[in-house]
Amino acid sequence: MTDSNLRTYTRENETEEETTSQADEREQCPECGGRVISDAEHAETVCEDCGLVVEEDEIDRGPEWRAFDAAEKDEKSRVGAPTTNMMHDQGLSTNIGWQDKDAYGKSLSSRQRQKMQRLRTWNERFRTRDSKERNLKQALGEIDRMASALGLPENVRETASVIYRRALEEDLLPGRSIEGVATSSLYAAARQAGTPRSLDEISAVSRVDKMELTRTYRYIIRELGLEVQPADPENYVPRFVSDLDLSDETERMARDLLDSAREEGVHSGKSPVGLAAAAVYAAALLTNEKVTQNDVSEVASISEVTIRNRYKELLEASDSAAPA
DNA sequence: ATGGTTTTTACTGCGTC
DNA sequence: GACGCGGTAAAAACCAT
Repeated sequence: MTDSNLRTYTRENETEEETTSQADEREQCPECGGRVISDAEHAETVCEDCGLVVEEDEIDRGPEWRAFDAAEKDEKSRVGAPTTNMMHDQGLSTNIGWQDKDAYGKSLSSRQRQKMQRLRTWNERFRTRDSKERNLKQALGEIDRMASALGLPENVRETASVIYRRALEEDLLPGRSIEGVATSSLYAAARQAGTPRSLDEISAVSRVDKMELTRTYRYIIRELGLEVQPADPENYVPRFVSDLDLSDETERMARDLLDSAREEGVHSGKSPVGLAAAAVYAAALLTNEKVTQNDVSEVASISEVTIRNRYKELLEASDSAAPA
């Protein structure tokens, strides 16, 4: 059991950092007051004396798989910060702390402090050394800003970062703005993650206009060979529903509408956003909740006319599919 | 560039509160 | 009278060719 060492190591670290009250509860067996030990292999914490299982089904924070030799152990253990594509160096470069403390937490002498200050300066210069790195750094900041403005989750930012990184690798940047490519990456990532934002929404928070965005987006998709299937209208539904404070019932209804519409072949060629907006409106009508076409058109940034046209088709389709 | 399709803009009439 | 809604025609935008 070579990896049991690792487990106890991480465990000890954790308990040290935990607040005292929690640690105390774990240390003693509630039955006999004896010492408890954690048995990581069975994901249990048991009392050494009476054998009572204090806690079970714990999360194993140890290495992912069994390791058969030292090299594998290095590879598979979960020690170290996770790498992330959201930082331009994937979080792998050296960071020099800002608190002038040594490894034991003692303050540094003023000579040492000056030295560390110089090191910090240089380290920072090296980290963002060449143009590509600086480029990336700016783009990722931009992606992050837009993603939070649009309320997109972290995994989308990750994907966007990966896409941008690839675009950079393939020398797709020259002749295109960093902004444009960053925005396109985010747009593509959002769609791939099934949480699409419309071009309108994206360009609202981006510094590039819609035309440039669509141009670069197409280019990126083509050059990178990214598979982005047409957005599914259903993906827009939850957001519209919550923006309009409608019920779950309505949301379910809207999905049903879209499903039967798909079977009738109404979808093809129509804008997914329009379809989604219409479905939400129609569903609200059917569940007797009050929303105006105008309300829906605003949150969906689609014209009322389109909603009207679509929702008629939607209702027709659902009638012929499942006559109620 | 062009033609076909979809979306938008703008306007009008109808019914209701 | 304001508002929500439905319809229409013409303009604009979009897409594949």
